[in-house]
Amino acid sequence: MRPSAKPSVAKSPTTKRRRRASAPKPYHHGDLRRVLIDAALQLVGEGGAEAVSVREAARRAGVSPGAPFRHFPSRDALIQAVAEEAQRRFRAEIEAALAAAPASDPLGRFRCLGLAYLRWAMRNPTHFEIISSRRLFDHDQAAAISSDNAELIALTEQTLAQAFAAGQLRSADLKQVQIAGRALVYGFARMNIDGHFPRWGVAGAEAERTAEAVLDLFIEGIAKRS
Amino acid sequence: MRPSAKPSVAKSPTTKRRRRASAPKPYHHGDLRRVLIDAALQLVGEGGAEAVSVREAARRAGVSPGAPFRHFPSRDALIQAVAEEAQRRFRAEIEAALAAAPASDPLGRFRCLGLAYLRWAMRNPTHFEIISSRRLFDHDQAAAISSDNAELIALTEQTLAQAFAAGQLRSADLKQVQIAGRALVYGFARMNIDGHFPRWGVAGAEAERTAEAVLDLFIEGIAKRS
DNA sequence: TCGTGAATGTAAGCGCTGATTACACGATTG
DNA sequence: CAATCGTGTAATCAGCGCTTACATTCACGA
Repeated sequence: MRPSAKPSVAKSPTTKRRRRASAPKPYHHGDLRRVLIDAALQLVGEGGAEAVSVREAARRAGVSPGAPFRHFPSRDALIQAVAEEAQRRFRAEIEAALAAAPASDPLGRFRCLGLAYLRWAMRNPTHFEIISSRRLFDHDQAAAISSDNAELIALTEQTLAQAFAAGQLRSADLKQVQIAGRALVYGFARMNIDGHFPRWGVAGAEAERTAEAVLDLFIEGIAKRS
Repeated sequence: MRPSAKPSVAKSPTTKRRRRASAPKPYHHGDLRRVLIDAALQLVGEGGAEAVSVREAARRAGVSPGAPFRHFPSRDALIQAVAEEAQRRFRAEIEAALAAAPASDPLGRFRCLGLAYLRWAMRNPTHFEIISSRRLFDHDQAAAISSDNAELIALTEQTLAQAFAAGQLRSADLKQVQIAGRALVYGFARMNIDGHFPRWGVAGAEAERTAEAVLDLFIEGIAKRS
């Protein structure tokens, strides 16, 4: 079969030079994997994880529908790769914010951590969603995501422990405080994603101000009173 | 077309009586809409909203793939009907719990409200998910869900206002407290759904105990200190 | 320099899905 | 009894994930 020899434009001699000089489509893409992840990241940003289809990613990469399966065994694997990329960025942002916070005030560092979390989640809602809800792919197979996440939790616990050591906390049950704090920021971020704040535009300034106020309310609640 | 006249089994006279006496499948289902919603509710319970397909619901109802579209114009409409049913049950549970709480202790009522919320969400995770994340269908068209939700929020605000009037609250910014409280319970419920508590089985006793502890931590944080 | 095999693309097709359309059947009603 | 409306079926469409067979190109060793 294959009656129309469309792709092999240059069937003449000097094939290689011709291809380099004029052909718009080299047979091999170069870095299709990377391009597919970028396309899928864009799709996630546009319509959430459910809007990601292998075919659409292939389409945007200018490649046939079956090509992605050379790089990802399944759609889930593509989603997972996207999630790993998003998680990498999320963690980098959190750590950058924490690095800029003074070590002298552990509770203030905790606040910085929460703020960075909230801000990233609200500015990248679909990316946050993809690294959050585990129904979208198999988190057990995504070791990078799990370890990144565990590291962030450990960071939180350390910060809380330092705050307690400095006498800044009311409760001694750090585990409880940590879970409550996570639930608060996670809940706020997801309420934003899930459309529970219809008045605010996504990542609007008002939403971020409210996020900050809610975080402060919580921190005052766990802090030792002056 | 239609060369094979398979379906018209009883082309003989006395068709009606024959059907009533022996036919296992009356042509008309009776209450297909209700059966479809139940089937879809079951599908949601088994694999989440994404696991719901119109065909599968039709299959379980013992009906052809196109039949559901007589009752629901689209898959989203079916999902929406399921969500309305779930929301109805959710609200009923919350209100029952609140009705059983004494009016003399508004902050205690607030706690009951939060507990009922958390318990229902953790015992019906997929149903909670379907009424929570607005990406699954168009909430603007589901007036029943929006109004139910608004009523629950109003109930929360009333309870908080009563608690403040009784001098039980530290902060006067009730709006902030209400949003923070919602974020906390919502976040906890969603973390459970989204698999952030891998050790606990869904709706395990430990999870519910932790939920209660976290709620109490929050309430202590907003309460006036003794 | 030239084969040759591995890597990576295409083409075709399977079964599934949501959705639409034309038609068949049954019950209600005048 | 006949008309009609509500509700089922059958057939069909396009899009999806995924697989298989084949085409093309690259990289490496004789």
